[in-house]
Amino acid sequence: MNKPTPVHPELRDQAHQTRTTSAGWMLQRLACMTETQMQTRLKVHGLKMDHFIVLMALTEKEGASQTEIGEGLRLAGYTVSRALDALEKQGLVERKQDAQSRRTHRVFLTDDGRALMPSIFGIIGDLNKDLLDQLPAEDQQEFLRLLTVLTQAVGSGCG
Amino acid sequence: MNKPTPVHPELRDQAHQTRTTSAGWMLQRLACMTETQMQTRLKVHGLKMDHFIVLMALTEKEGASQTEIGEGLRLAGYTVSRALDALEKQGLVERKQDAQSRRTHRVFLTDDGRALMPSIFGIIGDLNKDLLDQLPAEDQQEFLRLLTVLTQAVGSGCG
DNA sequence: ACACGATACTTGCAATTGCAAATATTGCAA
DNA sequence: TTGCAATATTTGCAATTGCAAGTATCGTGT
Repeated sequence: MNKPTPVHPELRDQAHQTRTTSAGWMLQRLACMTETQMQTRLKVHGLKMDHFIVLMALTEKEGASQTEIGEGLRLAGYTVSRALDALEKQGLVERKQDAQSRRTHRVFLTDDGRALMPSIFGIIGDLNKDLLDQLPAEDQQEFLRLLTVLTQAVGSGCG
Repeated sequence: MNKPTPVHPELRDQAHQTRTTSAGWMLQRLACMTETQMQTRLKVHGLKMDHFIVLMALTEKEGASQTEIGEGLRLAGYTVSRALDALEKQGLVERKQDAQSRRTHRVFLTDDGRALMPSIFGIIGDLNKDLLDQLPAEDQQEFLRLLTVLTQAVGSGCG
């Protein structure tokens, strides 16, 4: 006599099903957990997620303009602007005037910034290893392959 | 003669490698894109991500307390509290006093709330289909299997 | 040369979020 | 029974974020 409310088993089961077996939900969960771990590890170096992404972009193309840094990534212009403010204050990057255009900044890693990157790659390597090690060896390559196909298929946006 | 700055090819290549081939980065990108799509579709119904997650939790266990709703999910107590404020204002849920404890609220979907869920499941189904359809048919089950192994392995946290 | 729309970046302000304190209630122990 | 730590939820406030407007510069057409 402890079921006064009529429940709705079909809906309830569908919700449970969705939460435990849908690709999107699982994807969210995995991404959230790896992001949390990344944030924790980055905090040791005084960095936030956005800052880290900007550093990665700059490592890949030193001397990029702020627009170029944000391009194709999930970062709005003002996010890049404010991330650079912080990174400059930490002495990890520097803005220089573009030779051709006075409204464009060319951004470079400082020596300190470059010196920091190996530790960051170390963190990424560790976390990727931790993640993949949850899969049996024979599945790891397969998972990477599927992720690659998907990320290439979904096109640009969100970094 | 257009390379005045000595660059660092090893770091640059490592950054590129990381951005394009690491599991974590690809995971982030996929999750971000599906989340963005979800947000867009939810906005049609006047819902935000948190609200949707709370509705899912309530569908799975009607009459849950606010603490129970947040439990195991990525939602802090105050997030649940404020999400319920909004959902109650929209008439989708209602807080009732618990019979045993005056400090606990039991939360229920209203008829309107229940009526909304099928469309939401429709959205989730669509998006999951869109995602999986980026993979050849023979890989779709495999991807789901790997995701399932991983989400179960990483344990609780983040929903 | 000058006007005007486009581009690159920055910033004010409002909305959102997270932490930490407040409120209300409970259970347990002295 | 009384006081005190624990639990459940709410809320004030500070930090963060996003939008939209602001500043500066550029390029193009006249």
